[in-house]
Amino acid sequence: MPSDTGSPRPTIIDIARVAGVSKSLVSLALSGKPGVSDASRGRILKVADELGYTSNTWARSLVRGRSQLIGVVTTDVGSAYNADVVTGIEDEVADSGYGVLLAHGRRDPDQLCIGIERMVQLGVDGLIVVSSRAPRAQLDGAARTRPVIVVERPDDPGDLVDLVRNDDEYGGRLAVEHLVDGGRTRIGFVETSARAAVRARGLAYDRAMADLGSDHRWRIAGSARHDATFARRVVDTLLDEPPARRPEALFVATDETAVAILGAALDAGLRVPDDLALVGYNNSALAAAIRPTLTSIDQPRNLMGRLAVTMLRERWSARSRQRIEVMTPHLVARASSGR
Amino acid sequence: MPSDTGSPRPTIIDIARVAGVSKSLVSLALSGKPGVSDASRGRILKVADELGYTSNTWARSLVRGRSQLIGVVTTDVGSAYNADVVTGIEDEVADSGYGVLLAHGRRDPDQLCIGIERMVQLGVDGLIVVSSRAPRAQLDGAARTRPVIVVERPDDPGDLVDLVRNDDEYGGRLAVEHLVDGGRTRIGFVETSARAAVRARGLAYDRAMADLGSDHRWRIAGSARHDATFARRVVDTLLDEPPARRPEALFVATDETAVAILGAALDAGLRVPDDLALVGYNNSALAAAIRPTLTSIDQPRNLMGRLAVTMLRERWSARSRQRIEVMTPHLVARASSGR
DNA sequence: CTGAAAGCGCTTACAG
DNA sequence: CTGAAAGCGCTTACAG
Repeated sequence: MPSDTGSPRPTIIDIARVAGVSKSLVSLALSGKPGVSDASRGRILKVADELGYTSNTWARSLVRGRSQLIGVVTTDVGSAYNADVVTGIEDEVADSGYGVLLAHGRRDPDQLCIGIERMVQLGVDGLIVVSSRAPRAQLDGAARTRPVIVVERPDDPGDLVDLVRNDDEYGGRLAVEHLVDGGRTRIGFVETSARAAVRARGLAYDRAMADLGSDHRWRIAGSARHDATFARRVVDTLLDEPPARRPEALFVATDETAVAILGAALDAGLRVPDDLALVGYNNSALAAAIRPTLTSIDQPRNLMGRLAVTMLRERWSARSRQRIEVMTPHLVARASSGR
Repeated sequence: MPSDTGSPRPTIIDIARVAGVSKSLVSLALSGKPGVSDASRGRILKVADELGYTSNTWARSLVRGRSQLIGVVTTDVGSAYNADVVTGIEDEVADSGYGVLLAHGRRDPDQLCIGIERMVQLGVDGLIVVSSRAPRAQLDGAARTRPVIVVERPDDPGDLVDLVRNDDEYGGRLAVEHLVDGGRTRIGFVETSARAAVRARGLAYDRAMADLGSDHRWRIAGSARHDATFARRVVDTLLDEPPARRPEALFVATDETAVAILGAALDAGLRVPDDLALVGYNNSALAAAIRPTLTSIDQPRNLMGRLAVTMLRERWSARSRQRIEVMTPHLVARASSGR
């Protein structure tokens, strides 16, 4: 049990006693409501300040029935991608009287459930889930008692939660067309997971290739979280192809894996982009840090975070119909796909 | 104002009514206390389950005076470095009945203060600050009413908060000795900020060079968060040196900057490690992802997170004397410092 | 083994 | 403009 250190936290009653008024008057003065004389208000605020008073969140939330808290559950603390979304959320929330609290999903549906559960227990007024991996049942459960916005593309979103996601179909097309514009014809796709977003990027690859009249297809799949082994396998498989079929460019569904493949390609003596051009997805900080720098598809992440907060507000005020917002990504050209 | 959706959340009173017992009995049964017959307990638990009851955190915390929550304020959601510490904290907390809640410091003392303040308001039972940038006054303020552990090396820790940090002096020495072992004699130091940890690494550089009988010194300082400009300046400055004074190796106080310098060096046509060897600090995910791979000093981050929780427990049970734990880092040799 | 009562710190009608 | 009272949902002594 936590030990009580120092003097006990002052309450409204302490302020009332020192200021010589009733406790309801203190409450009114503190929350800036009318019905308090200027003299009383001034004295009360002064005493509160001197005593170092801070309102007891538990009691306030209990009686008001809401917490003024927005819960954010992220796939992964430690991914710069999520950090941008979180920052957008915080930017939009700033100075609104609401606070933002985070839970860590650890790329694991179970942990995501625990995080969502914790936020629900805590009584957050709104929940933003920055992950595609949270199970539908859990999302729906939380959404029954408060608005839930998912910033990502879940496999099965249902119709209770709102969505903010990027247009993977468009982004995938951008990647392929960019490579074609650079004169590449044999283009492959690396599918880094079975998530809906990644599948959509693969579909876009197929369609773009078809639209461009190419019948070349090359694809390889693997679960590739930080996986140097998978990257090596991609490069080995590629090198085993007869030159006429060997891809001269790869569209990789995720920057992390694109970077790993870039490393494996360099290790194998390939020149990037001359022997192998690469385009990733997400425009992570990595993309500009490595050499050659990595061409990637950028999502407006900060904006997506901000929009999630806006959608929360809409739900609080009136909206009850589901809203799904699809944002347009753009391509950031760098050395890995140059000529 | 959040709208009330669906049926209101069931309370203890609802359970009591359905199960046909008093509400105190329900409370006892739910918290697993003795004094409840097996028959009653079974019935109560069954009803609670059917009603989908979850205990109201606000009310429970209010009456018990504690929240069973551990607050974690991090410098930066999005830094893999912090993520490892956070994961260690969660690993250690798992299944203890406590929950972990995060706040985002955004590398900004003001934001860190807001985060700490939010956790205090929320009434967390213990606070772990994964940052060196939180102002002492704020830490002390929080520490007066609950234990506070800082996982990092603040400039002015005071004597109220506990500390878990790595041995920068030892780590710095490891870096320099490794470069000397590789046959380098002209070694420079890149100071990436004025933080205590970075200064200590610089001091270690000076001492190690002195101990090794070298009177060569080269150092350059700059605030270098993601700063490609600073990295270019480092390389330019280095190339301006006459060959006899030009460093053939750099110990860079942070991986992020080391990676940026590696990029700038390659851009300038330098060969790494032949023309310039590099050693970073923190062994971030980047270090193994780039080419050439980056030699770096690794801190036991998961362990540091776990230890922070242990120290929280000590404070809760008995300890009142400050504890400062200094962990030993080790060097991970990679290509950037090879021969 | 069980039930009635008090109280955690706050907000909100309601009377003066 | 101000004060006494009720109640948010829970836990914890205290009687039976």
